[in-house]
Amino acid sequence: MANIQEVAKKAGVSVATVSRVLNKQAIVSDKTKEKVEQAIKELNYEPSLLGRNLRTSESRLILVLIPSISNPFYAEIINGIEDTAISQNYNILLCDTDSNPERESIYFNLVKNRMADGVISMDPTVNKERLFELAETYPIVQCSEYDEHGYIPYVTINNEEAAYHAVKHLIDVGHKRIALINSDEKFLYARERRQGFERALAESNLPIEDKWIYHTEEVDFEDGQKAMAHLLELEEKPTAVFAVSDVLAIGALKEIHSKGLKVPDDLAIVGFDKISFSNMTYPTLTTVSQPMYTMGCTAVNMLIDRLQGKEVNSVMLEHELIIRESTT
Amino acid sequence: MANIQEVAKKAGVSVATVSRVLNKQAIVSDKTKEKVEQAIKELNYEPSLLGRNLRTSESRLILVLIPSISNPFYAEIINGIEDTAISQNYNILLCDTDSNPERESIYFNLVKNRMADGVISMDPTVNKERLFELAETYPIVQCSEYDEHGYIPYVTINNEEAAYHAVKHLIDVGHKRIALINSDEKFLYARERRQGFERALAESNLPIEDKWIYHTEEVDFEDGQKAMAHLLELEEKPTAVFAVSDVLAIGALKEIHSKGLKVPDDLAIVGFDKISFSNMTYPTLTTVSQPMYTMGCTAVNMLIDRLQGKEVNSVMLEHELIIRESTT
DNA sequence: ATGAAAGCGCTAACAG
DNA sequence: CTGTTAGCGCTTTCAT
Repeated sequence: MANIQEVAKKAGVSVATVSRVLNKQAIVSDKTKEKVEQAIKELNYEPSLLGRNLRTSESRLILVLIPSISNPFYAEIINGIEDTAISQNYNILLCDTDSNPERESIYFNLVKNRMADGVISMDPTVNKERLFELAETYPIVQCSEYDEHGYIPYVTINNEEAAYHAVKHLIDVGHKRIALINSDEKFLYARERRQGFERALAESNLPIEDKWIYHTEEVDFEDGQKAMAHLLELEEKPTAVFAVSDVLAIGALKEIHSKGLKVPDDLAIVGFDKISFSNMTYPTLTTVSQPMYTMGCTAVNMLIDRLQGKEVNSVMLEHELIIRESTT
Repeated sequence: MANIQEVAKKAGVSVATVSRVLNKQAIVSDKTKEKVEQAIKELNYEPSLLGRNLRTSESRLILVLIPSISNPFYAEIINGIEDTAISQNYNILLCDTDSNPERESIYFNLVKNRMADGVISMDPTVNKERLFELAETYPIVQCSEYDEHGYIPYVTINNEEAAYHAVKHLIDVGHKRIALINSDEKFLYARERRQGFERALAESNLPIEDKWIYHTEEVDFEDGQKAMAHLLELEEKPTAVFAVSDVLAIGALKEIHSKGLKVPDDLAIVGFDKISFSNMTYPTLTTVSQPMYTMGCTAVNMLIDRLQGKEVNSVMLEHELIIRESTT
């Protein structure tokens, strides 16, 4: 556990010189550089980032906020975040809030306490007020979920359009009675996807029936099951379902099967997110793919730009409808 | 962004006193405490952990190593880790190595550079040599996967026994031709589960046939599909399959379906891990449940004990066979 | 090209 | 009970 002083002493130079070869920017003569490197090797020296970070007053840590690590939707985004962060010498502090304000508060404090330089929030359940407050002082980027009226830059997709495409596809293959399994409309993405759903219906002169719109409490498999169970009890049943997340769609699929019905013959279904499991269901799930990896990369790049004081603009990425067995 | 000095000045006390009220251990008179708290509030002061950590030479960060964040098996363990870490004022640096030695190397350096106080490794693909080397200097705990000959403490389950139970169950419901979809036997858990598999077979005087043992390259859905495709091409087909992970089992299930076969009538299948998906497949998957949350908690507690210089002993937790539709 | 010295923000002896 | 002071390990002027 040698420190920079011991290295300097052993190499017969000053600590400043050691620091210089460590950071390879300032000019050091080849001879001294060699001496220093020799000393570093002999002492097995590893510079302490604690010291460096205090001095430069940065932590080089990015706080990444997600509502639940169990939700596979976030996995691929995080891959993108991690790759990009590492390439820029940052690391990530992955925090799942479990939609728990207390936890969120702990994580926000990490930023205030300078243990993180900025935050990427992917948590739709985040306390908006507190996030905005934090954003006044610290760089924040929102990823996937965002706030339409806020000034926090974000990277997302066009949810309205994506939902429109999904529902349009159901209409195109002949469905007229289409249900929506939505999550709580306190989430912007839920409101936007509903709008897309309604636009597609309206465009084809199909009625928008309240009874075919179900709002779940959470976004777990069980919520999808419950939603579908409800829809299947209706007098006039839908022939197709658009669920705003694959997890919900998969729960719905499960429920359909356990009622002895067949997909897509009795009921077609389309999900959202293209999580890897959506290709393992029987039948495979038609879904909307988001460029998750790219979203993660973009979010990090935006945040680092902000960290460097640059202006950044919000970004909207392309989505893609993946047609699989559950609708055809 | 006030610092401790400004607070001290405003409160008319020394920085030491401010530090004392911050850490609420030393005795400070109520009057001065109030003054300090007032100053803190007025200045909106938040203590910098960078300064504190440098001084106490700890980062209060725990490095958590997983091979892939997309593998749902780790999600619940991480929940346990996070809850326990937070309750002890630690935070976690979640790092997925992607089984990439270069990344691993970056993460190991985080420890050497004092950005993390210790590591919990759940990565079976980790470079053992380098892990052992690191363990000579820094506290490390292994979770789930471990090394039988190493001196690194671990928390895990009895894999041999768990596999034995799973296979015994298949035998009990009448199967005689049982295949094993195993991952690479460079992993200890894979070797142990194979032993359990063989013990169950031997005990019932069933032959252990090489042709019914398949080793996958990775542990993704696709590997399970490939494995099953292979087994279904055999002249003499098995009537049951034990897969050493739910992800593999779900891939196998998919393949069975797409060949037009039925589970469990044509082929029974049991997985391992009890990931949440395993209850959403059709039919639902019989599997072995590990106490994942508890494993995470235990790992953190062990690590913190080590961080405090205490001796810790490895722990083996209980597993449970969850019988569902895929075998009955 | 290199060194001396200041200081990032905090904690912890030590003194009083 | 409180203040003074010395660092933790590093980077970065400012001289030389």
